[in-house]
Amino acid sequence: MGRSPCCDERGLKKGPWTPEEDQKLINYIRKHGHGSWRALPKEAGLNRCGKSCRLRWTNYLRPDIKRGNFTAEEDQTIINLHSLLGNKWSSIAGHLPGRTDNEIKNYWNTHIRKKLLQMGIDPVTHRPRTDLNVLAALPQLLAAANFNNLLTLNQNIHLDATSVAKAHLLHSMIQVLNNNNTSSSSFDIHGTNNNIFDQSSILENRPNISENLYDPIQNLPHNDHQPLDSFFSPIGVFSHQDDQDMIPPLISASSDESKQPQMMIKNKEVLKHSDHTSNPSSTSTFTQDHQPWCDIIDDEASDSYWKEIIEQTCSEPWPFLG
DNA sequence: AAAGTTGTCAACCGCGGGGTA
DNA sequence: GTACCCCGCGGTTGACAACTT
Repeated sequence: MGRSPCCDERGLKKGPWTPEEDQKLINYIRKHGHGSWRALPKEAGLNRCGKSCRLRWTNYLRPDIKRGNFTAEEDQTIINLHSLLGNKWSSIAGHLPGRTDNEIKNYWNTHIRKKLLQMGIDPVTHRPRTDLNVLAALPQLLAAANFNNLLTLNQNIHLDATSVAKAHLLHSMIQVLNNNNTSSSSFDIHGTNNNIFDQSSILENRPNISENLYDPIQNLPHNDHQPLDSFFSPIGVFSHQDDQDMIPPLISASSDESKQPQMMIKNKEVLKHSDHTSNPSSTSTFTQDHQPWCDIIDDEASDSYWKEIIEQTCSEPWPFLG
């Protein structure tokens, strides 16, 4: 496999672009398109390598680039996609119109990564951190788990399935952590049994859950009568009887989105094309087409914690589907 | 006010995939 | 099948800004 020699050539300018260079590049691409990036700088009268030109165009000069802060929705999309795709920034960028891979990568490293760490979530694996540092930082973890921004359910916000699943999982994690403050029977902070969402582990801890003084997720009063094993079912976990203050169900009770907060399950096509507006039906719910979580996972998804969970839940029969 | 520290982000670097002769 | 070329990706760097001491 040969290497491009273009960047080895001497005398080519590096570093920040000047407005004049930008203008030359814009003018040339407007007239001729970029064509061969390698040939472009010479033809456009730029003393740069093609690589540099391509980067400048795709990351900065392209007319369809969206400027400004990331919205909460974009944040969530990035986190969701990263949990499925890992550091596939270009793939993630493909689902965020107007955002570049470089921008998303920078944003992840400077903002989201820190947020997740503060929440006690490993930004690489998307697993809860179970090391001693996290336990030491438990107060911050609990505070961070106050998902007011994420789970203000009475507002007109469409939460996607992954967000809610994560919220529940974090909720569970904190419960386990709390329990282990009083009983260290089943939680191994040294990592030999570091899957703290292991059902048996949760169930072992269950008798103490109702004694927890702190429920980290506001608006989510813990229903101690709810079977915890249902926590791991994409159906059962959200099937509270009193749903007024609960996380919205995965199954919409009505197809009319405007009537209530509703879990919007993004299917593969939606993730691929983001065609929300022109084709509302492409955003499906379980009731509409029984789209299992497994199908949400794109082929390009890496093996992530969430993927494991989703696959596990999909491997089991869903009672409501019959 | 100055020095030091931390945060941000544009740009670079090197690698690997894919196309082609 | 191999070598070469181009392109795009992900990781990293470094300049500048903002903040803290």
